[in-house]
Amino acid sequence: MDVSEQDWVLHVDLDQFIAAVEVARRPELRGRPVVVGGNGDPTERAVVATASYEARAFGVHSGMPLKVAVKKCPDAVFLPSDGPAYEAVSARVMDVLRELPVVVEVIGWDEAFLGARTDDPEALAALVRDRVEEETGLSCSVGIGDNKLRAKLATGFAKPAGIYRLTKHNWVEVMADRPVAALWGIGGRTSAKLAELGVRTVADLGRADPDALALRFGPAIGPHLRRLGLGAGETEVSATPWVARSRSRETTFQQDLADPADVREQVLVIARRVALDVRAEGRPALRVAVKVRFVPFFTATRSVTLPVPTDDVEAIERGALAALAKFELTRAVRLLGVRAEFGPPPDGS
DNA sequence: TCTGGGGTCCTAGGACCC
DNA sequence: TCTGGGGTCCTAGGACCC
Repeated sequence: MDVSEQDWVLHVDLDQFIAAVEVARRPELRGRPVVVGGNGDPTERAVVATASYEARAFGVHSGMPLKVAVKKCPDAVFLPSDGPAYEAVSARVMDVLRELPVVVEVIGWDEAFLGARTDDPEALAALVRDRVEEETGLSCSVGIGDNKLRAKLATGFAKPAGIYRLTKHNWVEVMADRPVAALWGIGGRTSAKLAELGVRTVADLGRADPDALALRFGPAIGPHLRRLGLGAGETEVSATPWVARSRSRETTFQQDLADPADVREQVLVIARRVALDVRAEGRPALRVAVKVRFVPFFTATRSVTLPVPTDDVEAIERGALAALAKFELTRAVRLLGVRAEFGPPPDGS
């Protein structure tokens, strides 16, 4: 389908995806509070990946430490996060979507944009929802928009298992009085800085002074924020597969590493895994970065440009050690990470 | 209460070169 | 002796998202 013929952007988001996959393969868990994260041991250093709606009723949410979740909901079932299982189910869902008369742009395990030409977007959205349910047993919500931003935000109003349309026609009515943090791409930090400028609502942002925003947020982000406030966004949906910019691995240790020799050893272990990921990617790495989270919770990154682009395991290990050597290891370490960066993707994809 | 893992893009300062 | 402006690369950090 030609991109210029896409009238509508739909955003599909699976409801409580990870918890739903777990319940689907353990039907006895249906209706119970389920919390997925880490190794499924709520005494470990780990956070909630997804909580079922039953667990959310106890105040448990994504990103919450498991130690906190178990206090809020001691009767919840705690399960380990099983990435490969979620990836397999996600791939099935995306295949179902690709059978429909739409362009599918995957943007995460549990969500995708669909570009479509139709006179009846609600009927298409219902078809999407019904097909996903029939083929996978999973519930999803569908946002309808005249661009990606509005479709994405619409899904939030559709959940769970609903359909909602947000376009330029109801943007002001629906969004104007909401706080700027309701927008996709504005978090707590930006919303606090905007408040200093007297910008609190979506309507405020839409009429904010572009020069003042550029001065405060920079030449690209400043003007972009104002466009967010007006509900403007990309309209092109592309099925071109994503080309990764980087590959990384990181580990939070259950016991802090106090000995620098242990730190170097663990960086090598992680670097080796990243190097294998780089080889699997089939493109050479240009830079290697090492991330260190010191006790109690201070994080810093050091990086090096490799002498030549490479996918050689030993060269990537050497790069990681060179980046690590830029740190002064005077405090105990709770997390180590290694990231390999590729060059820009070949020709605009 | 104690804070995961895997990503993306932008900003800004300094180095260096012409 | 003091001086410009522009461009690119490198590096670290900030912010956000799922």
